[in-house]
Amino acid sequence: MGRTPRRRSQKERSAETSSRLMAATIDLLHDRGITRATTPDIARAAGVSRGALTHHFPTRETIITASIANMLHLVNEDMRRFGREFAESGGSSDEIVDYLWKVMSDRLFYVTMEYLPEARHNDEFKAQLVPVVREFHAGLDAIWTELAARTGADPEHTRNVMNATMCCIRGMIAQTVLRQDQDYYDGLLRFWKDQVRQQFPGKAGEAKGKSRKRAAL
Amino acid sequence: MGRTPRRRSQKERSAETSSRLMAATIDLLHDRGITRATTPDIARAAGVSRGALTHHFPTRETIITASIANMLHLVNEDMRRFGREFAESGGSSDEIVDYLWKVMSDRLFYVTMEYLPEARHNDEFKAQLVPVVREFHAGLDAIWTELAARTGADPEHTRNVMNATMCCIRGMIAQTVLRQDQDYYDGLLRFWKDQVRQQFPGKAGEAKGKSRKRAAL
DNA sequence: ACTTACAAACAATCAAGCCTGTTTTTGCAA
DNA sequence: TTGCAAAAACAGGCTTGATTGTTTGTAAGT
Repeated sequence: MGRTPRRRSQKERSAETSSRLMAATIDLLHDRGITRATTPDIARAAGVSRGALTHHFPTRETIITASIANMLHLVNEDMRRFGREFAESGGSSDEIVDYLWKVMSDRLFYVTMEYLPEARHNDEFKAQLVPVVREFHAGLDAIWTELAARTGADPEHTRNVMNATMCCIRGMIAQTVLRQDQDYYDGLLRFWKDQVRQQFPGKAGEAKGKSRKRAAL
Repeated sequence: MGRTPRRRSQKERSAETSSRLMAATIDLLHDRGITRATTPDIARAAGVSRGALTHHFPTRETIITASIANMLHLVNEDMRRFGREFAESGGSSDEIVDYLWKVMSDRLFYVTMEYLPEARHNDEFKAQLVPVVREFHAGLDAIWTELAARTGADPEHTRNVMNATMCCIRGMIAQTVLRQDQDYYDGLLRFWKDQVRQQFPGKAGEAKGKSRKRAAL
């Protein structure tokens, strides 16, 4: 009621509308797809005028690449947080796989699938994203390197396991589009965790809850 | 010169132009992406008028789904051929993985990545494709089931290996969009084949050329 | 005063679907 | 076999609608 938000600085106003626009862009990318995410739609979803959008992002491509980069930065932050906690708590390989599945299937890779085709055919678009994607992979690498160091596993072998894991997760999520079958994905992820676990001896390799148990449910 | 192709039957004419249009559609989907594959472009690439296109395919969505279904049918045929040859020759798991990588990375999954976003947001579009995709997976299943029967491996375990393999390949190809690094993919595929080989004892599991050798090249 | 943030109307482009002709093939009857 | 009408294959123009980038105008902050 008595709310009178007088005098926000321009920097604040700008940052907030930009954030809202980028969030709305990701929402639309995920919910309606990149081809249906028009600039009027984005502005409407963000609750601002299209004029405001064009002020902050001169072209459609600009707001899309900025939104994706922003999303990846946020994911990177969360991943580094997980990396620290994982290193401190000395978690198992299962936890890594579960975490990555959660991160990737919670919009990240669905949004990625929306823009990958554009990246494949638009070099400038792609060039905007390659650096942040690299940053993402650096964060990944840190987590698995920690696991390798702790378990004494071969670093190169660990990297292969990491990359195969990421590829499996990508492929699974891609498959969800045309095949909806939760049991299938649960089972496959469980299988994969079993495989990964065998690569890391000792504590990091032994699962606490034993993922097989879930099969009995 | 003296070529006078008089009186092709209507069925022939229709079949040929349809084929050319569908082939051109897949070409454009792969080369320029689904958003850039406009009906004028498709007609031009096929060497027919736009009127001919609309005659055979009333809407853009129609020609795209038909083209994809057609592509999948062709792939299915080749896969069944491979399956027969594989069963007769008693090949190794390496051969399966190599074959699947070849099939998927030779346009199939790149084209798939083009239309997956549309399938995710357009139920009718998706409904047109689910049956042929199922057919594709049935062909896959036949190959691996044969391998399992021959090696005496557990069928369910084999199915997990198959699905993980397909997911891994999908994920790798998706990654190629933003990361071009042939050595990386060669190495990862080699790693994967090593892993799969260990799941199948005996002849089917032992590679002839030993994929490690390629690492020395 | 001057710059930045925002609003909204405007113009140009372009693709999809439709519709109207034209040519080729086919089925049928004289 | 030939003549002819109907149907299918093909060609191309037209209309509508939507979207993008631009531009002009206004309010808020520096």
